[in-house]
Amino acid sequence: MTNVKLSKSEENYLKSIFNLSEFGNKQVSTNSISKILNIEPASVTDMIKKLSKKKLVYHEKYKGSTISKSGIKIALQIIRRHRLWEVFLHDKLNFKWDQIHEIAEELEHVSSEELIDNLDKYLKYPKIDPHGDPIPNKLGEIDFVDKISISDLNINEKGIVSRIINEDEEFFNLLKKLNIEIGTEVKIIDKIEYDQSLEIYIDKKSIIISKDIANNIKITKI
Amino acid sequence: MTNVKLSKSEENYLKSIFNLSEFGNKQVSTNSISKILNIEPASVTDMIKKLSKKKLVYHEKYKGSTISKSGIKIALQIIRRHRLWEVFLHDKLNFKWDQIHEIAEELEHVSSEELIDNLDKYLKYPKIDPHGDPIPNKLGEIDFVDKISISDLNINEKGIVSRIINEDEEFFNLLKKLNIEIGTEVKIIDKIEYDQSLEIYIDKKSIIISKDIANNIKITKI
DNA sequence: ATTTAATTTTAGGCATACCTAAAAAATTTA
DNA sequence: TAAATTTTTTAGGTATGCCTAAAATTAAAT
Repeated sequence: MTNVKLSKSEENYLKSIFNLSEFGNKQVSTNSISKILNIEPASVTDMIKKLSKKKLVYHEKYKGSTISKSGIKIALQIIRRHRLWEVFLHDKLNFKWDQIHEIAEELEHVSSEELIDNLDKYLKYPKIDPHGDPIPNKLGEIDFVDKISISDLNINEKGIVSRIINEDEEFFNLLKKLNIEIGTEVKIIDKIEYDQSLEIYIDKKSIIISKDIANNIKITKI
Repeated sequence: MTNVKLSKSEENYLKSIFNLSEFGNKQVSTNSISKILNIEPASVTDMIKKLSKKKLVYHEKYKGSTISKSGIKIALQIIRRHRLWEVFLHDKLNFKWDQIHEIAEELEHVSSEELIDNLDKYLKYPKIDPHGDPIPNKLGEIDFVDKISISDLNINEKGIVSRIINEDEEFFNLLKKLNIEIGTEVKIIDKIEYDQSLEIYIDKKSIIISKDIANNIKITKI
């Protein structure tokens, strides 16, 4: 077991690389990591070297980085911590949907396995976080749910809102006004070809949402 | 307002200096800080200079350091965070009394005022932590309670256990065996002069505790 | 197939927060 | 009070994690 404690920075890199890698299947460019973390490419190269030495990523010069098995394992634990804290902040401390990410970003680096396991139990082993993202269990396993965009539904089909892509406060407020949140049931009434906006039935009312809004709302078909 | 975010290190120094200063009234030596934080004296001098520049402590060369008003204010907030997390860990996540300190030591550096205020509310504004230490409120105010050692009671007087000084696991297990915890009512039956041990009445039984044990248990007289 | 542009890496620097060794000052002891 | 001891500071060094500028490589455009 390579059980040396990682620094906050190393953890953030690993999480970002994992997120960019589509579950470890894609090579990740130095530039893309740089953009996500807001750190200069030269610094990213430095850190990649460090993570390579620890066998958490493999790196081909000038080509890109691939996250290793053990890297994925650690990334999933960080994501688990992040999402469990988000559930806590939202469900117990009554934080709004758009405030939790930033605080969880800090809490996720407090590394006590027992803390996270007890928190998990306390929250009754939640499967998804308040954004609708799945929470890995202690072993790093994730319950995959078919998530499609709301625009993928056909007329008269129904779905449950399960994920909001855009996490900006502005978008959050818009959804609030439209009475859309995780768990809301929606039904497609009409698809307007002209601008690909959708007429949907929500909360006993029918409303029209633009293509852009629709793309930012993932659902589970029912 | 000097509201620049402090580093984890700076926070730890400030907290230690405050704890050594007896509420800001005593000058603190470089050596004592060094011992508490397990950091070499030379490094302590470095950090003291940094904190001096920020006017969080005043420093007289070769004499010692005094914590400033704003330093005290910050230290109290860190202590507030620490103790609120301890309550959470103990009461909600079912951690044992002797496990919470270490984890709270990490959590206390997550600096979101809103997080702490919401946590405070969620825990119903507790006044003491699981060790019996008082929790400063949002303004840094502390409810002082008369705390005396159990050995200060006279025969037939009663008190409520309100603070355990020794935080070692060994001592914790001993108290558990004796059925002593924060909130336990004790009554002095006899004071044995020979070795200054005490015969006390606890949980409907009378037991004898040594002078050393007694000194590690603070109570509030009733 | 070159030239141009974008990406990535190397090289050298900087701040933080530690360290050791040695000098300076204060304190204790004889 | 002078010598010995302890405490504190200074000086110089190290690892981490970032930076900028310039060189190396790869990709895109003409």
